[in-house]
Amino acid sequence: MNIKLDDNIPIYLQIMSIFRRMTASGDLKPGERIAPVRELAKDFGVNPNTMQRALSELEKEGLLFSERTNGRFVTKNIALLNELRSHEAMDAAETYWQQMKSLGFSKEEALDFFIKSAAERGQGKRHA
Amino acid sequence: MNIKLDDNIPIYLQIMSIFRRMTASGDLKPGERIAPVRELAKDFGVNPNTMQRALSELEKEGLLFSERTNGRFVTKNIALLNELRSHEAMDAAETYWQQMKSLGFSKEEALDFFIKSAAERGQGKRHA
Amino acid sequence: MNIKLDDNIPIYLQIMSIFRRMTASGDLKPGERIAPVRELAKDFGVNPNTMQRALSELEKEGLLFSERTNGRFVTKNIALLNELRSHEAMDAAETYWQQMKSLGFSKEEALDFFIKSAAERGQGKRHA
Amino acid sequence: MNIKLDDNIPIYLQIMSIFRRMTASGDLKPGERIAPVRELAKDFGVNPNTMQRALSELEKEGLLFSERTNGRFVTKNIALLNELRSHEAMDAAETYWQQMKSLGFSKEEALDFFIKSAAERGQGKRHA
DNA sequence: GTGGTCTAGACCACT
DNA sequence: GTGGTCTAGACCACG
Repeated sequence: MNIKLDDNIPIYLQIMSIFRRMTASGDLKPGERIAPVRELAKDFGVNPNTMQRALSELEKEGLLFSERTNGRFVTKNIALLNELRSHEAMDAAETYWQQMKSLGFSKEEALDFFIKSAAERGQGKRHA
Repeated sequence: MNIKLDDNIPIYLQIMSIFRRMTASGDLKPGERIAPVRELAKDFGVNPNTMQRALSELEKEGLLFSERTNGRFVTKNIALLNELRSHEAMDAAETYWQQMKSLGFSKEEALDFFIKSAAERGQGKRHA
Repeated sequence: MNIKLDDNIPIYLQIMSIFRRMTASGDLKPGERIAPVRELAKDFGVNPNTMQRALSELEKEGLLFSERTNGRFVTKNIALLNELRSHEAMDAAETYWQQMKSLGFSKEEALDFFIKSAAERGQGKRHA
Repeated sequence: MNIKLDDNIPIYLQIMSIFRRMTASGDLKPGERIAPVRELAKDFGVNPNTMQRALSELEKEGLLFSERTNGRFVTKNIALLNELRSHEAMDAAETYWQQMKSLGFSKEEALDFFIKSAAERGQGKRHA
């Protein structure tokens, strides 16, 4: 696993994001068993407690469930999985819209910026 | 000024947002002199230190400049103003697009989510 | 035997519950011989150690007794059976009453909540 | 504050219970500021991390909210407060009813046990 | 001084 | 060896 932990936002939140993405993209399949906490902690280069926190928060969200002495698994509830995905998407969309509004842009302008951004990213990279 | 300071996000960032929006919308015009820190602090009901920080970060961005004994002003550089606005917008758009991609959505789906979100917010509130 | 083992509460406790209920309801009669540990373990789909633990705890309670080379039996002491049942029931009732008091509810309100709860459960499910 | 931390159940859950009870009973009033984490930790004789966990979970429930550099407060949302109280009560009632069912008792018998228990507790103490 | 996050290292119950 | 909890002590951003 190649993992880069970034900047200012709490590690456990970043880890949660990564796992959400991995289920959304199918890298983690419903019902699949994930590696033990301690091992994941090593892989990510974080303290086991931090990993534990990330995973147990994901458990509260319903994305994972654990069998105490047996391991931790991705939920089999596909409906929930999709719901979570949509929820995340709505949140992102709303955040974007709020930001654009607070910059004084209209809905149409916000659309333009998005389209432009998606187009650029589709081809090359913007930043190093 | 009616201001509501919300919860968990740093006050100085919220204030910066407000100023950005005010220049974007024209409430603050290029070259206009803004009130002294202490007064603004009182208006916003925040600690002068907090207001000071917000303003000096906006100076770093170039949105404001100060003449030492004379006060603080909105930049006269309209090109810069627009550039800042666009830059923020592009960042927001890109962040949004990244999030959607990492959730496994296509550009079209991302557009749909945005449109839906903007429509809802136009009418009522989503969260309590 | 159709058995669903639920999530977060220790398996051996769940098994103990099941046996208690079976004696209370008459599915297991006083003096009746129960199946050997290994067989029960297979029936329940659990590790023999776990079954062993459940049964030996029930022995400590007096619900079961074993004759070393002969097998394991439900106690013939009906008085004891009833006493155990009542004891458990009183404990549960007391716990419930303590909780309601600590939430600031009266005896009557506690009754109402119980009645409502029992009624609901008679029909459908509350949780997913 | 006289606090007894009991047996086998996680400390942070016990602390959460105590706070829920204190709001339900009115010992903590809506909007009231509570002591800082470190101080509460000392009062309860637990590690600050443990107290932090308890409080932040209560925050997720909505019972508390925090202003990052200012302190932590009981929610002002009285409706929510009542809802939480009812929710707790329903949970307790349901648990009680489940236990009684698993012991093979009828609804009426469960009622009797409860009434008896509440009556006893109304006068003296059962245990030392 | 406030809440929040993190590491390090330990112990526990359960299988 | 699994998940879960806890302590001890540290550092950070914010006001």
